[in-house]
Amino acid sequence: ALSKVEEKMRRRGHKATPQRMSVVGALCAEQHQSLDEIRARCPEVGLVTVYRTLDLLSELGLVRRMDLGDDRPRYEIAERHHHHLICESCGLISEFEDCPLDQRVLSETSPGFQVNSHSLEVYGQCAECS
Amino acid sequence: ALSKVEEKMRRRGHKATPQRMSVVGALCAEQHQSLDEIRARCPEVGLVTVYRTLDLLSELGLVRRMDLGDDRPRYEIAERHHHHLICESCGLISEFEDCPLDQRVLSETSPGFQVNSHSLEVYGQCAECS
DNA sequence: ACCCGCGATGAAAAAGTTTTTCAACCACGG
DNA sequence: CCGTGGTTGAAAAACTTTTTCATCGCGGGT
Repeated sequence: ALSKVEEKMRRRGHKATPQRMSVVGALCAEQHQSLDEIRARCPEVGLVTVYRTLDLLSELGLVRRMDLGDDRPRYEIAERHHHHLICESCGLISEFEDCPLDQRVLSETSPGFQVNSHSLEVYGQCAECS
Repeated sequence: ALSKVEEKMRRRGHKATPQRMSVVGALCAEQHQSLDEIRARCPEVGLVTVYRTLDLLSELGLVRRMDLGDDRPRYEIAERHHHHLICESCGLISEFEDCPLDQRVLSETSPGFQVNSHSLEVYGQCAECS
């Protein structure tokens, strides 16, 4: 996914600097990371640059920012469409890709609204905690 | 809903102070408000108390905090189960109550995970903007 | 109806997060 | 290889949220 991101940046006139590529690398290592987790994976990149890179990637539609119930925002590469299971006891976040939503049904639910995307988070207890 | 909230607070040993009731009143005026919007509706209540009241109401399960794509968190009374349509052009937020998710299907999608609740946000263009 | 205790409040300060500023840098096209 | 405009990082500013602490007042007990 790394070179794919690089290509998309260049195409839009942004430079593929080592710092930006480091941040992308950090994001590829794991999904839904907090800012601190991302920073820990690329300590050589300055705080400001991490923020700016995340902003840039968001604009390009390559990164999603989320609020998963806990305090801080989390970021992840927007590759496959998927959703999150959040354990309210231990905070474990897992994913599932079988989207239970039909785009057609969704469009019918909201007349006059043109649906682009959606986000779904499921809260409860993970196998360990329940 | 106001007296309902009051009752629930008392039952758990919290005081139903005028300030808290003002915040609840502000929340009842409109859904998914930002902190500033809430504060504008109860200017007599101190900033700190607004924060603490929102925390308390969240603990009691009476208020939901959300990230609807824009920067700042939004709060709303958790009464009816509903979801949001967010216009990516003008920022308009509307609601719909026909939940397109079947609890049974949802549980089957996530084996081993005990589902308590879920949140669904739909992004796109509102009728005005599209 | 009056006290009293303890939770609640508010101002200020601290802590934490994100953005802006600006001089120096360097990726990349020519 | 040079020049330039986008990029970087440190510091500072702006903003958000939490903590502290002295004071206040709600509400149960008498």
